[in-house]
Amino acid sequence: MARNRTTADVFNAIGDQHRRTILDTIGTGELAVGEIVATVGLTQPQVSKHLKVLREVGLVRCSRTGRHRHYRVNGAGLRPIESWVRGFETLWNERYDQLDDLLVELQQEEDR
Amino acid sequence: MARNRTTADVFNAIGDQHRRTILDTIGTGELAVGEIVATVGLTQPQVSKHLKVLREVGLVRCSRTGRHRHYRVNGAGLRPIESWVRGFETLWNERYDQLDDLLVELQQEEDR
DNA sequence: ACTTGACATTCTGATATCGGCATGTATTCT
DNA sequence: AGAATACATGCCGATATCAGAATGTCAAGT
Repeated sequence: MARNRTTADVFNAIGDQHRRTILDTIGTGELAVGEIVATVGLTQPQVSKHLKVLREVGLVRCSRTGRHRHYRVNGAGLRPIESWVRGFETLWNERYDQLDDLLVELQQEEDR
Repeated sequence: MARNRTTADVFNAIGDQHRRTILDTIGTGELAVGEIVATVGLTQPQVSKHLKVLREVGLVRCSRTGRHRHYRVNGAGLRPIESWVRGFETLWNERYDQLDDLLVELQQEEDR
């Protein structure tokens, strides 16, 4: 067997830097493809194809008005990622506690 | 030009289902490679290589004891993802009415 | 109807990525 | 020292994935 399919999966969709840039560009608003192209500096087909991937995994929604298509981010699509990452939250909280301890120690070191 | 490099990037590292499984398996504890292999049902070289990727992006740390190597998750490595996703948080909070989205997500989660 | 504008899609080629297998390396045990 | 154990690495082949260029589609303006 060879490599696994990775597209059509939310986790992989945001694995691509360009797709993240596109999502960041759209942000909380709504943008036409042309506007995205102008902003991110990719070719139009490139943007269209990335948008297709994002659409298929449910990370963006599209609405047509005339010959424009406006894309908006579907925040709910990011929930699986957020909840998965959250599962490890305690791990970095513990780290922060340790960092706090360290800072306190350094402070005490200074005070002496 | 062809496709971009995607490995050596935290976002891509978790794009792979197997790597996520490995991280889930290690969880908040510490496991030797052999234990991971036994749990996830992948071959040993496969696991070792995925662990290498995870090491390179800083998502796991390794410590040697005898001929065993124990891996633990470095939660801090997930922070970039968490904070990026958080940037869209307002989007899903406002759209709790769209139950469809959630259902679609769950379906996708199941299909994998 | 013809043209223009805004995107989507298709085809192609390059290559990164993954899995499988074999081999290398270091450590412990006898 | 030799064997066994626990991993890591290297090589290879299959293919998914991306970028680029050309083309297709569909609505709007003239």
